[in-house]
Amino acid sequence: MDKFLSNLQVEGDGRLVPATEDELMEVESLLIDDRCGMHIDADPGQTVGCISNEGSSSWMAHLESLEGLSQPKSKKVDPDKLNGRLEYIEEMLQKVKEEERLHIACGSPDCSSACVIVDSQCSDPHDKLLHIDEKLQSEIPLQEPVPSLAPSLRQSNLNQSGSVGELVAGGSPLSVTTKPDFSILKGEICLDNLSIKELHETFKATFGRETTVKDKQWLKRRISMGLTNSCAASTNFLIKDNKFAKKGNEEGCNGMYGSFAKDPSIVNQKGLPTCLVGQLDYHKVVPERRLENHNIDDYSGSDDHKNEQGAAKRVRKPTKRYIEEFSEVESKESSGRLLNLAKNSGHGLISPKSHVRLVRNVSSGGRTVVTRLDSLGGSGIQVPCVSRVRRSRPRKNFMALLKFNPSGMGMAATLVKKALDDHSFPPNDGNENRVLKASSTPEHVHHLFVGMPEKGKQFSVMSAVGLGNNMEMKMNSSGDSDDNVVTVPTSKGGVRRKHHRAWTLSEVMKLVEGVSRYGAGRWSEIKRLFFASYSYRTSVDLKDKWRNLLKASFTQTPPDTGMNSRKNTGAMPIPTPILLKVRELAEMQAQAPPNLSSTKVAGSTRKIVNEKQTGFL
DNA sequence: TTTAGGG
DNA sequence: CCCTAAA
Repeated sequence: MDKFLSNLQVEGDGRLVPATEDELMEVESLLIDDRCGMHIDADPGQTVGCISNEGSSSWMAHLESLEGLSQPKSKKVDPDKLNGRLEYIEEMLQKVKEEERLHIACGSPDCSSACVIVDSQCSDPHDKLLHIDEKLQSEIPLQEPVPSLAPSLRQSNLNQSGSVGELVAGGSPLSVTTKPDFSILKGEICLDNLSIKELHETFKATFGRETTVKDKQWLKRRISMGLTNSCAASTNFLIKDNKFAKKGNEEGCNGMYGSFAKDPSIVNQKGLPTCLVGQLDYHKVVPERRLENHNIDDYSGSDDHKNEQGAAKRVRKPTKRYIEEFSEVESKESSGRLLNLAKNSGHGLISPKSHVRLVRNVSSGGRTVVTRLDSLGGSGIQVPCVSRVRRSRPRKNFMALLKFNPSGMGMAATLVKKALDDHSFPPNDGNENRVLKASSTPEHVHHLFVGMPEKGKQFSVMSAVGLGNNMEMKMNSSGDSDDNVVTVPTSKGGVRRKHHRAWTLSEVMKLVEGVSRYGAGRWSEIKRLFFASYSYRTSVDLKDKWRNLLKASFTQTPPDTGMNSRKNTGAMPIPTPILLKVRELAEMQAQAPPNLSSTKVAGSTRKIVNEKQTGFL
């Protein structure tokens, strides 16, 4: 699914074109920033994206603005254009579906389940979309909840009216916490079909208090939000806009968000569609007190009826609320409960301590949730985003890689290697990483060690490194042959590689391992066996790198030359353990500079090594 | 072609 | 990384 976005980009004319990842980022921010638009869930496993609105005006307005037709007072939109969009959306869905199929076909763990929910409010002939979604869902296999850190886009949909559908990300079910009384919410409940009275009951069941609000829309929305907020994140309820359906465990969604907001009918005092408010200078609109009050009221959940009544009629600042909910759930989700809602400052009606920080990072369970202060239309709204660990394509098969190594030692090294990959190393382009929840993996490492006594010493270093880390292992795709080595013609007629590919720790460790096994000098062998998939690493490169490693290991490590602890060059700092290992190997193979220790042993060691290592150096 | 070593 | 001598 994530591939979908990462590979496609929407051209102005609606075509889908390949996009680079950087472009993807931009697109994502754009989408996120767009108040009328969608939030894109960049977190693979568990988060939730949400978009929604109950009507069409915002979306339409969005379209209009996109097409340069923005007319604040008008809610009309050219049906043709809308249809065009719809077609496009359908096309996207098809693509997504295909992607999904592909993922499934190749057994990629990447296809985490995702559900897409379409705004059901408008019973339109375009049920196709919905069907696609359902099909899509049903095609998603029940997979192990292997959370990937890959950016993952849950898709979004539009119904005919143009309202943006909701996004729901699937993930592993969470423990159920307290939730409201759902006794009256058996099975599937479509809020749309409920009368005001029923809605009131539902409201009561949801919030534990009564309301006198007569506005159906408002009630539905409130209930949606309430349910979403309090329990959906930990239950198996699927929320289709105003419709709650119980879902199977496997498909349990971590969290869902009811429509948060832009009621089409709601217009602010200036008569502008809500959406457009955001597109204009927001500051000019916000100061109006009632607007702000409303937001607070709406969020507090304990406002009085008068306010409630009025609230439905006033403008809402959607994103903020949504963001807060998002953050809240996000927090609960990962570490129980922490942090209060960071309310937007600017209206003194919230408790002072609640808006101390506008930007915060919540790190929990190895996952980092970052919220950034985003200038959505200048409103200073907090937008959740997820730190990206991986920006490239997903990896392929993990086991394949492991099998690749001739010995257990190799495996261990490989594992550790991957663990280290995450740290302070540039993402290797050709070496896509897929993160694997590794809490369980260390055992494997140990395991591997059992069978290889002699080499144990060498690799204990590496294992230590690996175990020390939070063990987020990554795997190398078995074939990264896809890297087109970009070369640039040099003035002298030759060609030279354009980009120096930074050595990944992963690669370094491969190299080290290779040298340890075959001895320094047999670069082509090492190349063939350890870097088969790295088309851009030549044997000469390996040699050069090794040379550098040697230098590094012997200069910096033992005596700690003047500027010891890493001159924080953006360059990758080679972890000491690896350096130690390099040095060890070097000494063993008599590559050590004569001046430094080991000179005495050099001769004999070398001989031994040579004999042991197929006898040639 | 592959290694080794200098640039 | 590149270039090249030497094997």
